[in-house]
Amino acid sequence: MDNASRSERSRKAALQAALTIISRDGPARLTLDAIARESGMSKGGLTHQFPTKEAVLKALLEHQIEYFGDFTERYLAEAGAASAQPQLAAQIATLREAITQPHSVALAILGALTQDPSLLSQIRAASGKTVDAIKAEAADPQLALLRWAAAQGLVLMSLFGLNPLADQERGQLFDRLGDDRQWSALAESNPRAAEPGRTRKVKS
Amino acid sequence: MDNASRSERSRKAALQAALTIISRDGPARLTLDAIARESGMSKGGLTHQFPTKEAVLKALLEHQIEYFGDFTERYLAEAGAASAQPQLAAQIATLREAITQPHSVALAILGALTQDPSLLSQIRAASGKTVDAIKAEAADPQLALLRWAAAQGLVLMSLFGLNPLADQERGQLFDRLGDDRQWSALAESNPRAAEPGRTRKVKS
DNA sequence: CTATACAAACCGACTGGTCGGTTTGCAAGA
DNA sequence: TCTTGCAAACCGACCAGTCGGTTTGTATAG
Repeated sequence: MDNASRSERSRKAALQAALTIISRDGPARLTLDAIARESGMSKGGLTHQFPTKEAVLKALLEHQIEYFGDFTERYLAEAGAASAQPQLAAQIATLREAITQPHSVALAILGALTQDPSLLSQIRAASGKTVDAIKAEAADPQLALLRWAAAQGLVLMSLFGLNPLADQERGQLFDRLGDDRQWSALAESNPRAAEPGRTRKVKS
Repeated sequence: MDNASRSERSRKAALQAALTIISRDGPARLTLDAIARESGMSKGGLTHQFPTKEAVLKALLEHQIEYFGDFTERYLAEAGAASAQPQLAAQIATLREAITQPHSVALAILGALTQDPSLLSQIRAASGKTVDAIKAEAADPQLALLRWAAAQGLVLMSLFGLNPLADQERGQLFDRLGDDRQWSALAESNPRAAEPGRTRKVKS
């Protein structure tokens, strides 16, 4: 087999094995030996592809970020024009997708978090950009951010096993979150709620 | 000193040390040795009070649940009558409090999660009850749940280091989340959005 | 086409160190 | 004296990362 193909096959196998282990045994059991065992490769071969465990987690995160980034772009291209706030709609749709996936994202996040919290700076940077995009297109930026935060809350609660909501109920909540008409009344009747001087109750 | 007092003092010291370690070094560095070192007691003394590490985490979780449970009750007693939806207002206020605390709750959650995800069933049960309470008092249960989910999202993102929002901006969002008047227009203009047959877009 | 030389992928044993938990000893309260 | 709280040494399991050596692919010269 081709050398490049061998490498890529091994790397893919290692990352898939890592996701399997995290979802099946929890992030605490994600060890280099476990990845080697699960993927069928040797530990030496594994460390040849990923010199440290941190490198494995980094690759895992990048893979997930790329996957959902593509999903967002595809949504914007296909259904973007249908909404007055395409960025917000795309983010809500992407978050909804993340919940149906076999919990891969936040499981990777969780694994990364326990190993090295600094890895999360990638995620923070990415979500910072989406926040800017959402605010830029919104007539009522606060309301848009709150809809986004609600979607994040539903996803994070589910992924961390904290969610007491049934799948159907969560689906209905996502439906409503993504439906611009449901919120237009608020944005129109309270447009200046987003401006300063109105909601300045922050202490000190 | 009295024996019982000595025990309690040691247990408190151990839990406080655990919180210090989690917030300063991350949950991965929460070890029995580290707790013993941080609290000034010996490892033997520590394991005398908490036979296993899981027992430490369990006590940590219970301590936090109790703390925020008290906070919620106090809020209901003091400011409950001021809102049309006191349970929701209390939950939002409590979540806001959790964010200002030195990240204790979810840090404990995080520690527990990496060690033993089954411990989280306590949290899930507790939040199930609050969800029921919020739905029961709301004219528009979906909207109430979404406001609650948004607060959860803001808190979880902050605690896991994913939040790109500044403190001030988050504070304004919480202000608006907790202000019933900001949402009444929506609840009144779209009351039947909470009923079935309107938002049934859930696949299969 | 074959031989040679080098590079990349891979293997598995080993090392230094950490962690959860146990055992032993001792001092103070009951 | 007998129990309780605590200290310190200790144990076995586990883990990330290393290392010497092997196998497989690749390029070049004859």
